[in-house]
Amino acid sequence: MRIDAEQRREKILRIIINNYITSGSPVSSRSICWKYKIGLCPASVRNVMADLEERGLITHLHTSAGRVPTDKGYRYYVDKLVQTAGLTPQEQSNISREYLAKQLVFEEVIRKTSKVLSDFTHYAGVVSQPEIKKTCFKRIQFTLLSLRKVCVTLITNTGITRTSVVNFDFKIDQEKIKKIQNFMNAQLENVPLINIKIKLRKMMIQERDSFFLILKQSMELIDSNSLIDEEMRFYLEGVSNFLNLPESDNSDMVCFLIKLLDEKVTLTSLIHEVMQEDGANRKIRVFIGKENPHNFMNNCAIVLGTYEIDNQIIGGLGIIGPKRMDYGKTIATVEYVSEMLSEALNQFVI
Amino acid sequence: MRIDAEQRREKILRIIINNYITSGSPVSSRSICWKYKIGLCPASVRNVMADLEERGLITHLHTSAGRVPTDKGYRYYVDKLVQTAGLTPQEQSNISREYLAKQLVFEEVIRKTSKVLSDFTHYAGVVSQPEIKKTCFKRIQFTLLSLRKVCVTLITNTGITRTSVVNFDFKIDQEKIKKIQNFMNAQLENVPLINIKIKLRKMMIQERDSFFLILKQSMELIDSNSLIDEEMRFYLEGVSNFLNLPESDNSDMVCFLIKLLDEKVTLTSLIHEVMQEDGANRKIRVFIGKENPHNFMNNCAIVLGTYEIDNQIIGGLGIIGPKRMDYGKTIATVEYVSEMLSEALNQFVI
DNA sequence: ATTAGCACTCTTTTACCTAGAGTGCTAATA
DNA sequence: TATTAGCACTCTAGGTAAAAGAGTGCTAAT
Repeated sequence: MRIDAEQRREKILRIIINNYITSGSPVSSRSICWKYKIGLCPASVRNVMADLEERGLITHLHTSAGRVPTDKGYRYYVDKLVQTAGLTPQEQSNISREYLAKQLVFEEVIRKTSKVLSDFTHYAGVVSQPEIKKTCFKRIQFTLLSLRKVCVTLITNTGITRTSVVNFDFKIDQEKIKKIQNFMNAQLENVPLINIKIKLRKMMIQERDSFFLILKQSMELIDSNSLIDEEMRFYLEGVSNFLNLPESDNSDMVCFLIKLLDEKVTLTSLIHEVMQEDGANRKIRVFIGKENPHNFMNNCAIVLGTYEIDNQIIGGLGIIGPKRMDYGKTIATVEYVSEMLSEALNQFVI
Repeated sequence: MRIDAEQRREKILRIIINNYITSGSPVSSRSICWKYKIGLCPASVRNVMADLEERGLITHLHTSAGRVPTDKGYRYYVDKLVQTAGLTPQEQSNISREYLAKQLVFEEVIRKTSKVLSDFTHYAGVVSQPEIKKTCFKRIQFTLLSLRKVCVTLITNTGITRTSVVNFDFKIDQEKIKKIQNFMNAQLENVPLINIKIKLRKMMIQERDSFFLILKQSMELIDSNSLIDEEMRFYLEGVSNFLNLPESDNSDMVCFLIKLLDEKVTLTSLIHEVMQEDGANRKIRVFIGKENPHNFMNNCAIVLGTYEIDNQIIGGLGIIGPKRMDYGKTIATVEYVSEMLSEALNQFVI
């Protein structure tokens, strides 16, 4: 009997949430009895509903309104009830087709992924820039352009590159350039960029006599905000998907997303956390409403995963949508896209 | 007497528009007489208003509403009535301060400019990527990374660079790389990128025997979508400025801007047109409501200018705001920022 | 040429009513 | 004991009506 009651609760909770997810309007006891052939009358369903409400899984907006899932209800649903069917072969091939063409530029693959996520889920797709700090120094290339101008290209083991034209404070020549370039390449190959600062300091002290100045400025360059220390940015696409929804929370969502675009901090830190937690086993994480550690986006759900190059997690990706979303499909999509992206990026590994 | 009537019309039109710009609500004849000491009673003002309405400069929403400027009215205002006071020294220094620090990366300067525009006007700031096609080939640098992997860096006369890790279809060695690099640099220096395709074709035919294959792929590389043919993109910031406005057309604006973010085509082509028209004399252009050649943004005004490197116009910048904006200040700001940006970018010129 | 006065129009606000939806509770039922 | 039928209750949504307010347009007076 206990088990029966438990099963019945789960059954009805699933029906309520499934129903709400597709219809968007509160679910009444009667509609459940009409649409689904459960051997119960509305009054019995109401009893179960009252039960579920006491447990905090569903709620009322007012007395005469149907039931709506709470954040806790969604959580329960995502953890235990949702049927993670995975993607159909058709869907999989639709997605992987986007990654078949040979990509020439690293950033394009990342950017495209946000579009793919948004197109295939119809929510807003988001992909963080890869964290360059987690990669290793591979090669630096100085190209003399004029007396004081040098083009510097930094190449990492993952194929991420940074190029910049730099004005040096003093005159330089081809020979000097060559020397310092060879020296740095010899000394720094495979050093994680996160340690490069310390390593460069040491080099500077050791080589004080030979080419102190140029080393100093090279260090500043590599170490500067622009070449390594990039603030985490992300691509966000598909916000317009929300404009068409006839929902009420629509405008809230849009406001939130716009703020996100202007101040990228909040989402960035969330992605960071997912990346850190997500140790060996890459898993998709779902944040529903107020669940997330930061105090924003109470009206939406976020599905986040990570992507990796060379078995190293270097970025996050996912979607932002309404709480009432097709969790099963969405989670499967984010998971699959994260695999595709990781695979696509590995072609750049040196 | 004719002149007097004309002057009076202009005076009242200016008052109406100024008033509407600051208040956001329709302007009544009585409020004009109360707030401004014109020697006229409401009834007389109404006569003038009827006159202005007949000329299509202002309009009614309904019988008992005050007057509101039409697009034509705004146009008249911008062309003849607005007081282009320019920026105060204080404002100028506030803006130029943002450009004082030495910038290391080209793209950062561009991106920052959209932020500057949005911060100083409180509207949405937009800056197009520089058109790389309008620049000239300066140098290409191949760096051998492994048997088939090469890092290619393209450097233009403006300091814009493109870097990519490329997988070649065949084995290559340092010597080959060096050869082709020297060859290309010798042949292509100062060739406008827009002509590079043709030039490369010719080279390929001439050098068919020596290094046909590598030339072919290099050509594909340079000529490919990723390295040169970038679709015009733009940075858009400050959309959240519109969320705070208590206006009615607010939501329209936001919808429009979001669509803009997702499908960048429309604005891009508008910017292009401005860049083309804007021959020798760089001028700020204002598009009010339906004025712009494309059929969008009937509810906002766009103020667009251009920026240049080496006396060549290579990009556009401006703001998108409500039609009721402070045109004088905004135009002056866009003008000043466009100068600052052009100046800042010139430090990258080789 | 300007102004005062007034009728007219249209919007906005408020109040009120009704129909409908859905629940919670209680008593009856299997 | 678990389920159901029935009913009272609550709250929303939608519609109507009336009143208030804002502004104009017109006309007659200055």
